[in-house]
Amino acid sequence: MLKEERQKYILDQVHLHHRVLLNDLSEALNVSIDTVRRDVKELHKEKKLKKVHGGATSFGFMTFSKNDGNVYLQSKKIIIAEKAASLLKSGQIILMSGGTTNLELVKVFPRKIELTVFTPSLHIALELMEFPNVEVIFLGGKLLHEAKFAIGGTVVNSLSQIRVDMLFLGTGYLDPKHGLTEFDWEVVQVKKAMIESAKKTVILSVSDKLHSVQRYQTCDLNAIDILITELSPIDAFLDPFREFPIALL
Amino acid sequence: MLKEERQKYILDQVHLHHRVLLNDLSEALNVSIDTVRRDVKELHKEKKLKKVHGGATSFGFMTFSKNDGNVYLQSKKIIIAEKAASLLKSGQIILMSGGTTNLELVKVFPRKIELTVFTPSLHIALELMEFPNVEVIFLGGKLLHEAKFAIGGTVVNSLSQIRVDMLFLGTGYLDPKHGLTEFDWEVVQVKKAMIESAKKTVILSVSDKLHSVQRYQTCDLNAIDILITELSPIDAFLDPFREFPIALL
DNA sequence: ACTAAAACAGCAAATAATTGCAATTCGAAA
DNA sequence: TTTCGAATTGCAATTATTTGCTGTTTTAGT
Repeated sequence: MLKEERQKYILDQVHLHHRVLLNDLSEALNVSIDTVRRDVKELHKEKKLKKVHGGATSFGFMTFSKNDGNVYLQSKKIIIAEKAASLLKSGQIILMSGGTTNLELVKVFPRKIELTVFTPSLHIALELMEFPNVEVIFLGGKLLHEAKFAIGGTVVNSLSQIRVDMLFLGTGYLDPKHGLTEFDWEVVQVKKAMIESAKKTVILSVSDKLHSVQRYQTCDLNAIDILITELSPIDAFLDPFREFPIALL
Repeated sequence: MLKEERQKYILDQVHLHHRVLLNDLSEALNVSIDTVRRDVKELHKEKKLKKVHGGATSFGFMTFSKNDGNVYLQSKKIIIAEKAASLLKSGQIILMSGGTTNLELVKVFPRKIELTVFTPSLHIALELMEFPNVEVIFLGGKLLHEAKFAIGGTVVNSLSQIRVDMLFLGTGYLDPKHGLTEFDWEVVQVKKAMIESAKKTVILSVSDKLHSVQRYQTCDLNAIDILITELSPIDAFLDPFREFPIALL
């Protein structure tokens, strides 16, 4: 493996997780810990990351910005958000799950057109409070501490009573064979109900999450109407998805 | 775990709750108290937080002295919060309205005892996400943009289906003659339902809001069980409230 | 002033970083 | 293709950090 590749991998890991351990890198890259150490030292000198005792962190790790400082991933999400925002039309009733990509979408919401948004996500709801033109209805229930997301019968029940124009699903992993998958079973239940309530289902996903599978299935690809990634719709990476009735955006 | 991660966690906690105890940090981070102490010492040197006996606080945190009559509003709210927190017992089911005083209460929530909290306030819910020992159920509904508070039939309806041990009402104006009053009619409806659902109603109010009246009445003073202010319970300012069956704290 | 809790200082074990050196790889010139 | 030299890599010995523990001193709240 080339040194360049190694260093790119290290940088990617740092950007993705904000911190890495030298031990993990050494194991993942199949090189001695000394080599990794030297790489990190070098990248530190080039100000590409911050070397710390036992590992490395991204710059901005110790700052308290809501966005995760991962420029690569972040910009992908913004591209996706812009595309998704173009689907919004005045008067629509929207349903939004949680996830950072959806949060990015909210940030680029139009300030002119009137919308109604249902959501079980604390973060989404809070962000939407900034928009006087958006009526926000929170789907209440027991909250998951990590995801800040309401789950359980109350949410599913509320969902069964509404019918929305469009659903933006922001998290989850997508695979041609296994469809949309999650690791939390409770969240899957809520998302299933969401899909039931929506006329159109839109998936927002960075390409990293394509061709990945998690434990529980939310739905198969036939249930999805529009798939938005940061890639151009003609990208070959998306080919396996073309055999389904999905609009690529 | 990296030292940097630990320190970031400490800083996050300090910024979120204004203050932290070394013991809590030590337990949460699974390191000895000495390590936490050293971390805090270091962060203190870097002026990232303020080290105090037994813990740390953020810099913006107003300290107050007992003999100094000029007490800041924030400090008043913290005094109230401490008193209110002393009422909490393990296993209780709590109902909390919104308001900055209630938010202050959440920040000093005990980290040991198990609680269940119902709330229609985004801020309260979000803050409670930090407490693994607290189960949080959000009372969903249409959200008020300013107050970040859920109102409407859904909330009232949900409230009619629950019975809680204690209600902490954090906002509103209190007057011996006119009782508890608000300026938002929708909020009044929710608070009325809250009082109905609670075995005990506790009002958290800075003294500034006593002897003040707003447009709509939530309840009269007979509905209130405990009134907590930053004042000593024997303060003459509270005398007019003594003719009601209210415990002053 | 007294007491319990917290802070501190010093020590030792564990872990990480650095340095020097030898073995290997890689690339350009003969 | 071969060969030389520079760069890269792994290893071992040394040095530096980090961390938990000890006993002692200091502090805060009665």
